[in-house]
Amino acid sequence: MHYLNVSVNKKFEELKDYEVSCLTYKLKNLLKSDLEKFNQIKLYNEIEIPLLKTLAKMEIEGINLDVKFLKKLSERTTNELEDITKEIYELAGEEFNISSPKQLGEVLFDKMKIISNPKKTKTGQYSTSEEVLNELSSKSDLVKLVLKFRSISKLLNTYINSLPKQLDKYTNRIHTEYVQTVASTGRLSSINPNLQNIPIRTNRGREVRKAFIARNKDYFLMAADYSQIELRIIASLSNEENMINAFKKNEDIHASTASAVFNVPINQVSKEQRSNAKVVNFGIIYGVSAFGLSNQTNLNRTESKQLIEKYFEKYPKLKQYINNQISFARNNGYVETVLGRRRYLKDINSQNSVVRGAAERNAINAPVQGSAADIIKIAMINIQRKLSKGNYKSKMLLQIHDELVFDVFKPELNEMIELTKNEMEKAFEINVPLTVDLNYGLNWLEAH
DNA sequence: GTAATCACG
DNA sequence: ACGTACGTGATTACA
Repeated sequence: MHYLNVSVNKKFEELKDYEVSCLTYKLKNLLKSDLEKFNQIKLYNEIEIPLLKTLAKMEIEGINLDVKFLKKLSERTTNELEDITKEIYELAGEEFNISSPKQLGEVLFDKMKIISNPKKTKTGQYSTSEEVLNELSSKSDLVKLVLKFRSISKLLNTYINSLPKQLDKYTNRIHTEYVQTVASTGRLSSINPNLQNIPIRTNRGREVRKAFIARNKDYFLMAADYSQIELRIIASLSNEENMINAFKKNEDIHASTASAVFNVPINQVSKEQRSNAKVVNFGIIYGVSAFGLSNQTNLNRTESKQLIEKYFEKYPKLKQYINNQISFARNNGYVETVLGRRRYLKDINSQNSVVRGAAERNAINAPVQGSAADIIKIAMINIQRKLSKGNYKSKMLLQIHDELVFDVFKPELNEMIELTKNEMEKAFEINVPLTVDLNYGLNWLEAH
């Protein structure tokens, strides 16, 4: 939030001044992109401009960070990283820069020759990506250690040591900046710092989430996220009744899909079947291919192909919708979301099948991802209006694509739960119910 | 400045 | 026969 420092001084009561400079700054940014859009005036006036003020308030509000906790975590983690570094040097028989993919590749594949035919990147370097290393880790302790080194140094450099440095010197809180103009689907992005990629998938990463805490002892941190919003949207857009009914019955959607494609009762779906069905459901949103599917599962390409065929047999309208989207894009040069947000696809009629294929996947994905973005934007605008009007002490702080995070003043808790859930679920009506999971606690991890 | 890698939805 | 999952941002190394 650099404009905060440039524009005014320290007093937080001068919120109005902050707001003005914030709006001006962002408006410029937005107008520029408006020129590139066409026939998007309604969207601009009814969504993006009102959202501007909502985002400004969130940015100015910021979020509290537990610096003491991060400091302790940093000490522990740094020690661990040093130990691992020594072990790696010992196994490698030399010291080198483990953070250099080039040097690491030379150690693993030239010196130690742990595999005969190493994968290369497009520039001809050895690939040492997580995916490659994971396959080699079973036969090499060195590779195992490198993977551990990578994950720890990522957490340390990007989050644990970096976030405390980005506390605002006047508010002592973390103020991200939301950008409305970079994501081609209509999503927001978050920068300086990015608070939309705070770790959650690993136990070690989850520690970082604990550092995001409520304003003070009178507050909880509350998180509300849409359940399966993208899948619900594509079910609705395609009018695929088999999927719509599963959502209406509030079934576990991946189990329901598995039950359909593997022909077993839903309560007898195996873990593996559910997991494979989940991958296809995700794949559908991205624009499936047998290759992509086999990459993500233990299935080979033939099995993947059969699974996709079976899937479309059970969800025929989905198949039809995908074909319709592609032909709409071919005829019109763009696709659009539920609010008419367009994504132009200049490569949709390309002679090059690789380039065209990518555009076709965009034609499927953009309306889905973009409609989800539209819907949460409506919810945010409406929630902010209610919070302002009602003079709530509770504040909306963060948006993470399908999730909103709040500082909730404890006496307002019940009211806030109701208000948030309600505004999110009724933000925009589609052919399936939208449901929101909501939790609260002392920190962001507890709020999940 | 670009490439590689990896954090998230 | 060929090459492929969608959307982002930050950090590090290296030319």
